Amino acid sequence: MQDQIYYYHAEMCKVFSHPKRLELINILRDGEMSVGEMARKLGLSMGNLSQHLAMMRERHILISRKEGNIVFYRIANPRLPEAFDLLREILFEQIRKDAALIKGK
Amino acid sequence: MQDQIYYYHAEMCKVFSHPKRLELINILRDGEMSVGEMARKLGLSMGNLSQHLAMMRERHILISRKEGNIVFYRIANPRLPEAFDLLREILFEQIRKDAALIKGK
DNA sequence: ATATTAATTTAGTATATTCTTAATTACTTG
DNA sequence: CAAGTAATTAAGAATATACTAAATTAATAT
Repeated sequence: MQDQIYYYHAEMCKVFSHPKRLELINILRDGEMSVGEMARKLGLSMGNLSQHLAMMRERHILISRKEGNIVFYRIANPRLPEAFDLLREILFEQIRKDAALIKGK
Repeated sequence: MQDQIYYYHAEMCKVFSHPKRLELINILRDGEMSVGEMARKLGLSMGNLSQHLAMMRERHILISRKEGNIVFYRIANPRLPEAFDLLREILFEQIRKDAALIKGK
């Protein structure tokens, strides 16, 4: 049971474990966007992007909405960008520490 | 350059994308622990655990300290458990939402 | 020195992710 | 309904992760 939670927790975190998916979250921070526009901004093919979107949708990280021919995606949970930022801060702190070490500080 | 940051951000997040590594972070929350004790608690072989520890050490998520024959590991950044908790909260919110949907709420 | 214990590393295999290309679906418009 | 556009899906190949078992390193104790 506790194992189940770790499993789903890990599944969700896989969303963050690819550079383009992180960039995607960052791009959707201010609101929804169509698949076509995301593909242009990220420099990905429609097919490849669609696969990333599908795995993020399956994990309920993104929500899609169809308007005519066009599909818009948005971030499901407004706290997700918080998590993105916190993780990035931890990364920066670590980089700063390493830099200080190299300078012999 | 911006791409580099997304790359390292993703590399760091890979630490969170395995159930046993999440459990490991949780176990180290209250302080350091020897490899042997972690292996027992997690139900992993020494070899396998050592591989997980190595990848977490390389990403500067964990720090090791050797005392005689025994190696102790601890979390490098005290804010890491914060990130762990925030991600888990987001997961729980999502599960609650899904449950409500199923109940026809 | 030899044996023992704790941990890491290596090599090989199995499994999972990712990407590319092509086919398919859904919708719109002439 | 035929053609075009937006997006998804599928199949296959390439790459990356993870696990197992065995070899190796480092320290301790006999």
